[in-house]
Parts: sequence; C-alpha cells; structure tokens
Amino acid sequence: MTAGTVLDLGKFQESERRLTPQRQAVLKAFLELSQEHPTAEAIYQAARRYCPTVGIATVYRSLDLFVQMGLIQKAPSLNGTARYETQKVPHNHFVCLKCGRIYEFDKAQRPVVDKNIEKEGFEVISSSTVCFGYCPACR
Amino acid sequence: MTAGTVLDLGKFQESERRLTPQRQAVLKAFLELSQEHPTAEAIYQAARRYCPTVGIATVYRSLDLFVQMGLIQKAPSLNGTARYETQKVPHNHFVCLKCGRIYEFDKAQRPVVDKNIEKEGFEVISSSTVCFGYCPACR
DNA sequence: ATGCGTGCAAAGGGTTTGCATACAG
DNA sequence: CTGTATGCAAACCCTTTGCACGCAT
Repeated sequence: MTAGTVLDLGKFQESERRLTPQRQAVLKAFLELSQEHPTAEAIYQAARRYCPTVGIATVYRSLDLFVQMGLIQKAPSLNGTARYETQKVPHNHFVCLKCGRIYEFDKAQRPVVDKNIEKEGFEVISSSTVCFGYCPACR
Repeated sequence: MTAGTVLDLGKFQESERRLTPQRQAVLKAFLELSQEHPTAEAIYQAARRYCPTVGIATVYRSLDLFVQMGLIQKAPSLNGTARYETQKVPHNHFVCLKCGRIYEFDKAQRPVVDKNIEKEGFEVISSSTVCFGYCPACR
C-alpha cells in the first residue's frame, strides 16, 4: 500500500520536481482511496492525517501535477466535482446518477459486467463499458 | 430539425408541465447543438436567438426539467462544466482531455472506433466505449 | 384567484490564483 | 542566492436559489 507499489515514482527523480512531504501525503491519501475514485476534498481530509498543515490549494496543485506527470488521471463526472483515479486502460466504470460515486469493475466484458452488477444490487439504465444507473446505496 | 422529430414531446402533454416559449427555445437550441454535447452556456446563447429575453437560470431549470423527464441527459465531464446529450443507449464518446469537448461515434465496436478516430486525427490514449485523448483541434 | 414559470440578482460549491513566506539546491 | 513549493485568502466560474412579478388556467 506504499506509493512505490502502484505508481512509478521514478518519474519524480527524472524530473526536477520535488517529492515534498505535502506531495507524499497527497499521494498516500490518493492511493488509500483510489478504489473509490476520490474527490479532492476526500483526498484533502485523508492527507491531513499525514501532513496536518497541508492546505486545500496544495492538494489541488499536487493532483494537477500528478495528472500532468501521468501518474493519475481525472475521472469523468456528472455533477461538476472532480474525481481522480489511477491510470488504467481500459476503464470499467459504473457511475451513479444520483450520488455521483464511481465504481470500478475489472476487465470483464459488457454483458458479464451488467449481470454481475445487477446481481450486486445495481440497476443498470445505460451500459457500455461505462455504466450509468443507480447504485445500491441510492436505490 | 423540429423538436418533435427527435424527442418525445408527448410527455409534456401527459404531464401537467407547460411547454412555454422559453422551454421551446431551450429545446430547439439543444437539438441544434446536440451533436456536440453542448454546455448550458452554449444552449443559452443559441436559445436567445429564439427567445431573446430568456435568462440563464431558466435555461438551467429547463435542462434540469428535461433531464428529470428523461428527454435528455447529462454527459460525463472532466472539467466541471455540465454537458447535455440526447438519451441514447449505448454511448460511444471521445472525451478530449484538453478542451473537454465530447465527440460521439456510432455503434461501431471498440477496435473499429479506435482505428476510425485515429484516422481522423485523434490520438487515443485510453479507450473503452468512452475514449479519452486529444482531439484534432487540441493536438 | 391559484399556482406554475420567469428574470434578476445574490448565494453557493468547487477550483484556481496572487502573494508573501519558507525551504531546497 | 535563486527558484520551487506552500498556506492563506481572495477571486473565479459554473450552477442553484430566493423572491417578486407575470401569465395561464
């Protein structure tokens, strides 16, 4: 669950960028939450456990930097609140139309995905590799 | 290109909702622009050609209403600006990581889509049914 | 008359930016 | 020293909301 296990931090050495305590905190926070495609606010709250003085602006600047470096990427959102995810190709998402949460599924093909998530309580309204509908918590 | 040709406006008759001049203007504007998944602002500008006094708040309220009625839906966005699209299942989108524009492709399968849009000048970075990358205008 | 719909302006939430300070090379 | 990075607060953009007025039933 350390940063090195998932992301290629060698990119920091190669660049003239500094891996400051704040950026480490943001990175650790993101990695802890990456399964749920966290918002900047969620990352901020988690990052403060590692670096209590970090500001929200630094969190945004760090996330932007990571995106720019290709370490992470933004996830598409329906409600205007940015979410972040690990760089993965391809994506298999379920986006809840009510709460905006994003769920990720593994590389199963579409029909399989549909059946799987319906078994888990999702109501699939529109489905391709990205699925829209209502998640169990919102039904 | 009239509203009736694409959207099921019968839903308005059935409901107790009124299809006011403002709502007609928003609907016409949306239909004109639906290919490019317009933002609320773009719809607002176009709607003023039909109803010069319409306010941006009314545009947002109308779009929300149409979404609620199932006539249209929101498109996922990377930059916090809402976009709207016709209700279609499934979706085949290309989302530009730079400008946020959304392009729609027809129901071709993924590998075909990738080749097609690369031929048209897109650089595909991540692809599923929704593709992310840079569009010709932004490369 | 009653209530839905509207325009305006203000408020709201999330994100970005300006600036002075702190720190690393 | 020189430039990058930070925290704070203000600014910013997009969207929503409060309110009084207008219009249809």
